Amino acid sequence: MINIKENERLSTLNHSCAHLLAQAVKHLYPEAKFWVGPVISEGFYYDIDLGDKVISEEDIPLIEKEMKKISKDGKRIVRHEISKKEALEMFKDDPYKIDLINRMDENDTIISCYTQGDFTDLCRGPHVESVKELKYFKLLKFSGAYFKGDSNNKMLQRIYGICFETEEELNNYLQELEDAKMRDHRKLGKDLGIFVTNDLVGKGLPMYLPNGYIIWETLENYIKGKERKLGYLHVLTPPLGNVELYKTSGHWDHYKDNMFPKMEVEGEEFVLRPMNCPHHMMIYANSIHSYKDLPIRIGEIARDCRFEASGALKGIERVRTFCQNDAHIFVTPEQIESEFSEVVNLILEVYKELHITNYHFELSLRDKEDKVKYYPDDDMWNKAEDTLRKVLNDLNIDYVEKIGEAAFYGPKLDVQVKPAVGNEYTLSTCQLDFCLPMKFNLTYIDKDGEKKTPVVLHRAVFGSLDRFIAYYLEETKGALPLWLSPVQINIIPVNNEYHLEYAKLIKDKLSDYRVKLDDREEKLGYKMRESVMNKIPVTLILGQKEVDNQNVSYRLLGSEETITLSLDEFIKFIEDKIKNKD
RNA sequence: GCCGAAUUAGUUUAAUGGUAGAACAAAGCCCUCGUAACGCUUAGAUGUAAGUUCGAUUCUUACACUCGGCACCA
Repeated sequence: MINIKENERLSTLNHSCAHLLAQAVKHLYPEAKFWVGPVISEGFYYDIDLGDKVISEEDIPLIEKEMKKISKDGKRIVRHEISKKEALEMFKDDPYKIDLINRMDENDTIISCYTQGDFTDLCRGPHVESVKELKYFKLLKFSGAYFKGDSNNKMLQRIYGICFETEEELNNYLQELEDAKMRDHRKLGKDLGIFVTNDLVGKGLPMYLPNGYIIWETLENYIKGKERKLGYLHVLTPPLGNVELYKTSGHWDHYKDNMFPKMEVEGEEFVLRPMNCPHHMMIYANSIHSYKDLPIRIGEIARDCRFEASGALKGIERVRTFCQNDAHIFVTPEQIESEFSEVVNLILEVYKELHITNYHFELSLRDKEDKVKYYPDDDMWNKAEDTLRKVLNDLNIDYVEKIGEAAFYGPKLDVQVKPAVGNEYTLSTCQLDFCLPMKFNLTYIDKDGEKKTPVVLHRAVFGSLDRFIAYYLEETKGALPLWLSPVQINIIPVNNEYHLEYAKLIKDKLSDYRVKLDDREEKLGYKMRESVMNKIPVTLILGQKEVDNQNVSYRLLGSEETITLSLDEFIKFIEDKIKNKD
């Protein structure tokens, strides 16, 4: 998918197109007031105050038509530079522009404006020479958007669009959007029988169907196997806990709005847990630890419940109950670096093994000015942030630093991915935490016999299994690799009367795999089609030729070719594919 | 939660202020077959609750859920 922001020419084009949109809106709705109209990776948008008017479906073609008209008219786009004082005078009727001008740096004595025909907008530029160049654009979507992105503010009208240099590029882009819908995990999840939701069960509460659960279980076993080799100890803890537990951890104060409300039973108060840290802290606290025992790695595929805003729910990507591939690693301060490094290496290894390439790292740091959102201890923060940075640099990993995105208790490394439809989200995460062990008075006995407080690494490689399945379905377009596929091998006898017996024999010999024998009285072509539509990776066709030669013929998903092998060769081929997670 | 839009059989969808049409899937018959749909038959639907109306699936309102964004976030 193209990134408009990264292309200078397209970036200028889209920025100018945002002005064109604003001009058209102004023509149609003279009372319109404009906030900002930036370029984004998928084009541009403009935030507009239309008073009581709300943009509706029918308005979009009218605005597009007006844009085309202005473009055809072909006015030049002219830059002027004016003083701040002049700017304040020029936009005196527009409170949004006044707001922008006043927020500009005191040293910015010169402010630039761009005029095209009857429309002038405050803007740094650059822009294209003439509106004539803005020919191949499309308005894509519209919605409400809070002024300055703050939900306490008024809601403005936002219109999104995109502009290209040629019609072909525009059409290609629109086609890509259509294609993306086809690999949306919500569509694939339905088509392939992975998960469902049900109104009576409740929204945001997905249920995994047999096919989905095979994927789930396979991923669970895979990651737990990896963790075991690295010394993780797996536990099982309850999905709810006493409110006091969360008051002690601080989550009650900081996270209450994202939790389901507490329930009172026999004078005790409980909550569904939104995360597993406190439970794992209590497991650590269960026994005395020597510095020699650290790091202690407590892992769990753990169910959490979060009261997500209804508008945030999305398939199995964002839900109200999910299972984290969670672990808490208790270390001495000296072990932070090596252990963090080991977690990053585990993430890299898993991504490599699963052939995931489409992701980037973000290092989330605190905003030093924000003393409320972040635990106040400058020394701790500086040390923690430097350590994470050092590990990433040592491992030669590209990452983006995000100020003000850290957790309350410490900085974190996130792996960000982009779904087929919608905004990017976090898949894997590793967070450094100096606070929680203190709150629970966790200790270990150090060399000198003194009790010391351990540091905790919170980490999740798959993030949540739910979210990971959503991501992997979209990455593979539903054509899951053999090791994960709910049905691995589909056996189709050419003719039941003559070949079914042989097919059954082969099925028995492949009993280590998830094999389906399609013995329905249907034509071969019909069964073949279904095998492809169900995205079964390997289809075996067994007819007279195979019976006579005592071998098998198979076709791979996405291939037109049929290959014949002896059964032993075929099993070896399958084994290799599974081993390579291919 | 906020701003919009949508909700028709298991699924994808058509149409309408006056008996809701189709395709795939299902069931039955037929076909006995070499790599993406043989044919025929049957059964199956207007999210929920009010309102307007002689009559509502269609118009109005509320609720539920879904979708596109915003805000929030694994």
